[in-house]
Order: sequence, then C-alpha cells, then structure tokens
Amino acid sequence: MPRVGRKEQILEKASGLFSRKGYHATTIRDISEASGILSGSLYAHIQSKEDLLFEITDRGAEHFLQSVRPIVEGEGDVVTKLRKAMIAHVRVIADHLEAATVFFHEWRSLTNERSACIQRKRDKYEGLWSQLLEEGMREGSFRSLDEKFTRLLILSAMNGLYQWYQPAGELTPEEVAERFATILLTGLDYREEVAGREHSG
Amino acid sequence: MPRVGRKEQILEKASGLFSRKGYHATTIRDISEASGILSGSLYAHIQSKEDLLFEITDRGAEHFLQSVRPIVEGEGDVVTKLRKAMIAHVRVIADHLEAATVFFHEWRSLTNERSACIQRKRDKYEGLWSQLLEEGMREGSFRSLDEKFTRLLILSAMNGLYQWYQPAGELTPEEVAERFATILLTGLDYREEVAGREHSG
DNA sequence: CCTACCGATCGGTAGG
DNA sequence: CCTACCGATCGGTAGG
Repeated sequence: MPRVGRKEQILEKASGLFSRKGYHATTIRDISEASGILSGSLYAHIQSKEDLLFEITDRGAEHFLQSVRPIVEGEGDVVTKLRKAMIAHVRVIADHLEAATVFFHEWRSLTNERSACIQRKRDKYEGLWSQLLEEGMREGSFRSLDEKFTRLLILSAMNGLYQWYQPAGELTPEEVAERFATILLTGLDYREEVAGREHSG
Repeated sequence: MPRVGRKEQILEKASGLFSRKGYHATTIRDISEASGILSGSLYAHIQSKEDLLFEITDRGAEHFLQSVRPIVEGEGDVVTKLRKAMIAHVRVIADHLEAATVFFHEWRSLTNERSACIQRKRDKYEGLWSQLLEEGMREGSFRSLDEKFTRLLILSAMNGLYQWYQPAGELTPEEVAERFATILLTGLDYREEVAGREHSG
C-alpha cells in the first residue's frame, strides 16, 4: 500500500540524484535505494524513469512561469519590473536548486511529447522576457539593443547560478539578484542617472 | 591495422554524439557505428569510453587556456584586454561548438584523477579572468564590484552561447563577442566616455 | 511493497 | 579491424 507522501519523497530523492549524477547515470535502483524501498516497488508509485524526469522538469518550468508572469504582465515601470523579474528568477533557482539543475541540465533527455511540452513552456517563458525587454526598449528605458541577444545574455548569466550558488553561503537570493541587476541594468539602463551613477571604488 | 587519422575521426564522431545525446546516453556501439567500424574494433584505438570524454574535455580546456592566457598576461590597457579575452573565449566556443558543449555539459561524468585534472584547469582558467578583473578594478578602469560575482556572471553569460549559437547564422564570433562586450563593459567601464556613450535608439 | 525474474543492452575482451 | 563472446547491469514486470 503506497504511503502518503511517498511520491513526493521519491521525487525529492530523484531530483538529488539526477542533479548530482545526471539522469542517465542514475539508475532505478539508486532511486529506490535512496527512497528506502526495492527497485520493483518503485513502480507502485511511478510509471517509468522518464516520468520522474518529466515531473521534476515540468514543475521547474511551472515555477518559472508562475513566478515571473504576474510581474511582466503587471503594472509598474519597466525597470522595476525587470529587477523584480530577476529576483523572482533567481529565487526559483535558489529555492529549488536541485530541481533547477535537473531542469537546465537534463531536460534534453526527455523524448517525444514530453520534450515538446517542456520546449513549449521554455519558449513561453523566454517570451515573457522578450516582452519585458521590448517594452523597455520601446519606451526608451532600456538602451536599444538586439533584444534576442540581450535576453539570452541575461538568462544565461542568471542560469549559471545553479552551478555555483551555495544556499549555505552568505548571499540571499535577493542579494544575488540585486548584484545581477547592478551589473546588467547599468548596462541596459539609459535614463538620466546613468551619467551620475555612484562609483564605489 | 589502425588507419591514419582514425583516432581523430573517432573523437569527432564522439564529440558530436556526446554533445547531442549526452555521454551516458551514447553507447560504444553508437560511436563505432558512426565511425564505420564494429564496437570491438574501437578498442584498437581507445582504451575506454571515458578516455574519449577526457580527451575531448581536456582539449577544450587547453583551447581556452591557450587562447586567453597570452591576452591576460600580455601588455595593453585592461579594457582592450577584456574585449580581446571575450573575443577569444567566444571564438573557442564557436569554433569548436560540439567539443565546447561536451566540455560544459559532460565534464562532471569524469571520474577520479581525470575529473580532478579538468577541475584544476578550470580553476586555472577562472584565475586568468580573476586576474584581469582585479587588475581593472585596482587601476580604476572597471567599477569596483564583487570580483567573484562579476567573473561568474561574465563567464556564465558567454558560456550560454553553446546552447544557442548557430554557426550558419548571421553572427560571426567577433560580432557576438562585440555585443557581449557592449552590454557587459558598459556596465563595467567607468571611465570618462561613460557619460557620453552613444545611444543607438 | 516484496520476491523473483526477464529480455535487452551495456562496456569491454580474447584470439585471430 | 573482425568474429564471437562475457559478466554485469539496465529498466521494467508478474504475482502475490
């Protein structure tokens, strides 16, 4: 009889293993052992190994979408929205570090419809950032740059976080996002204070 | 009798397969089939599957080191050196896209001494960028920011390239690096022309 | 959730 | 570089 919460526990263990060893290097026996059951018993809870990967990846995609969409589609000046979106993005990574690692590193191992589903959500998510950047460039708050290029640079810079962020370290997600914003926005932001920005050196 | 250049061909094929499918999802039979020989015959050329991964990864590390080191340790003003280093880094990725993908995505699958060897070279490479950034911050050419944070942001932003760069596309490595520099340096560079930088919008 | 198991495939080897 | 093969392990299943 499946224990209540067992599925969540299995997903937790699988996230940890997939993030550390990679999806293909992790065996069903690794996951079942970490979950305290035998490998055959795992299939009382899941349908396949790829199901686990999909569920972890899909939750990651949903986290990003649901955190950033309300900010992009909400009211407020575009610079503040960009800062908030960056904080939200960094927070998703920092708060779900293992799942984020799997999301960024292992989603290519998904096949067929599952792969396509995640790809659609990734495209949707990138679209939110496009919208934000285009809005800012159109109204003159951001310098007019290649939107696609700028978006890829920002997302790449933030996504790198999963490779070095240490939750036990001294920086909170907000502090990390603030530093990102300081470096990146000062390059983006072309409003009046640019000429007079502080020099801390 | 091993054919001349066969080893290089095998490395080429393995790079392509590892970059598309991942190291663990690629089988010895995949590689041998792509190389036009049978799986047993592969071992006339290599000692193990992991040897292939190591050789691809190690060459990648050497490419980065040998391209960027002379720039960092050479003469010239630090802003120009940063631009040159960025161009060199982007060029390594763009010119060896499959190997770069393996280098960034699969090096964690290496074990023991091989893993440690690559880790040392990665540390050495990061050290070059630290040196460059610290030099620029010390002499006042760059804004005084958290060096480690700035370095990780820059490298993450550039390394994201392997996920979206299309050699058949319209941008040359130099153009890509220039755009990176435009966005990132304007955030870093705090010299006189900052206040009067051009606005292309 | 366990016992017992399966067909397939894996990386790699011996001998030529 | 091929033929023929091996022990180990893989994801997954049947029956309880």
